[in-house]
Parts: sequence; structure tokens; C-alpha cells
Amino acid sequence: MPEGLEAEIWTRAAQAVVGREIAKVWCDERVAPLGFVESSTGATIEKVRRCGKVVVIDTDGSSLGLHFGMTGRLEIDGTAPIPRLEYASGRDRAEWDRLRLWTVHDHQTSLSTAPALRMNDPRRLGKLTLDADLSGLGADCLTLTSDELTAGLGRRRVAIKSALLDQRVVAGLGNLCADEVLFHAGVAPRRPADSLTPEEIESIGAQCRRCLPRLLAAGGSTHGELSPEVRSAAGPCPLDGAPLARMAIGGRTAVWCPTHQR
DNA sequence: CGGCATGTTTCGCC
DNA sequence: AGGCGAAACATGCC
Repeated sequence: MPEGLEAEIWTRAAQAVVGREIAKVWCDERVAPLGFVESSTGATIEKVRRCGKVVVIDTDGSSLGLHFGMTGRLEIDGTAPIPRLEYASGRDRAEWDRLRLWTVHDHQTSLSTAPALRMNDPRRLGKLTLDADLSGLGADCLTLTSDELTAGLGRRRVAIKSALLDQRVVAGLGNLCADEVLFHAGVAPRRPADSLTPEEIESIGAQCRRCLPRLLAAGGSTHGELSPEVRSAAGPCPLDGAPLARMAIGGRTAVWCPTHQR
């Protein structure tokens, strides 16, 4: 579930905790750095922002990074801004919790309140970080310009799909959104990055700025033309009806339309 | 049982 | 040095 769009949704919802003092923290030590609990407890949350796919919580001390891996989710004050889609049949098991963070605010209302922030991640590929260095990230996917994309690509020769997934090239794009953007831009995912014309680069940037906000408003990465259902079925192209192609590119499954993506 | 999954990181080879 | 692909990581689901 978690790509940049999901991180954006969680970041917006988590504005609710700005200004609160962190009263108590529990975390799964297997996904957190040493000292995570000590560094965060007692701090005041000053800002919540997004860097690529990471939700960053700035406090008056350290900054806490929440990365969600493949299956992580976030609940704010007991409410999940994104309802679970995958693992729909399974429950929200407490043993999958990786972070529980209570604030003084919660304690004032009731001792049994839900944590202000709760991260749940069955597959445990997500990570918690302390003062993470996120300076290597490329330009953000939601506002990507053609100049930024050109600079990010450099002289890379890999498939454009692989390049778009490289967070140093563009920050926040995941497997679904990369396919979605290429679908709308009309560029085949296997095209070598250095073979794209300026027009194609511009088209990819334009589609990032146009269709990603639309996906965001619709609820996230899974709400595009190439929804998980369409992807797994690999049926007809939603645009022109041609049979969709499905193939691993750079270790990830790519879905595209060989007719209108060239 | 085999294969697949919305993501990084690491290793080895140019 | 840096680009690149494959493997590793961890676990649930179909």
C-alpha cells in the first residue's frame, strides 16, 4: 500500500498531533534504531511532513521517520485514514504493531485511549528512523518538473520504469504510480531512460503533476486506471482495449499497454 | 506447495 | 566510482 501518496495522506491526517507532547512510546525493536524510545519520549511534536515515502515527525529534539515498507499502515488517534485493502480478510493483529506512540493529550482524556500514532506492518519491511538523512532523495513526484526529471535521470540507461522507482531520481513514486504515470504519458516502461525525447520527459512530468494529485484525492495509489484488479487480470487496456502486457522489469512487475505506450 | 506482493538494502560484476 | 541486476529481507495470501 505505501507509496508517496499514502505517506501524503497519513502526513495530512497526522497534522492532528502537531503541538502535542509525547508521553509514552513503544516500538518493535527489530524495526527501530537503538534509543528510539528514549529519544522520542517527552519531546514535543513540532511538525509532521513527508519526504518521498517517509512520514517525518519533527520534535523539539529528534526527528522520527516512519517508513512503511510494503505493508505498513498508520492510524492516527485510533482512525486509519486509509482503510486496509490488502489483507482485507485478515485482522489488524496487535502482534503486527511496530509503533505505538501516546501523547499527553491522550492521557488527559482517558488512560485507555488509542495511541496518537500506531504503525502496523505485517511484513515488517517498514522501518523507524531517528534523524534520518533524506538528502539523497530526488525531486518529489507530486510536483515533478521536466527539468527535475531530466536532472534526476542523468545519463542512466536503465529502463525508465526502474529509473522512476529509484528514490534518488524521483521521490515518492512506487510500483503502482510509476506504471500509472507511464500509462498516461504513453511511454513504454522498458524504454531506456536515455532514449526518451524531451517531449516524453515533459509528458511524464506533466502526468506526475496531473494524475498523482487526482489519485491522491481518490484515495491513493490503488485508485488509478491500472488498479490492482486490472493489474492482476492483465485484461484489456482501459484506454484502447488492447491486451495489457505484464512483465518483470528491474525486479518489479510492470503492467502496460503495448499499443498506446511506445 | 509454489508463486506473488504498493519496498529498500546489499552484494557482486562490470 | 558508479551503474546495474539479482538476491536478500520478512510474512501473509491466493
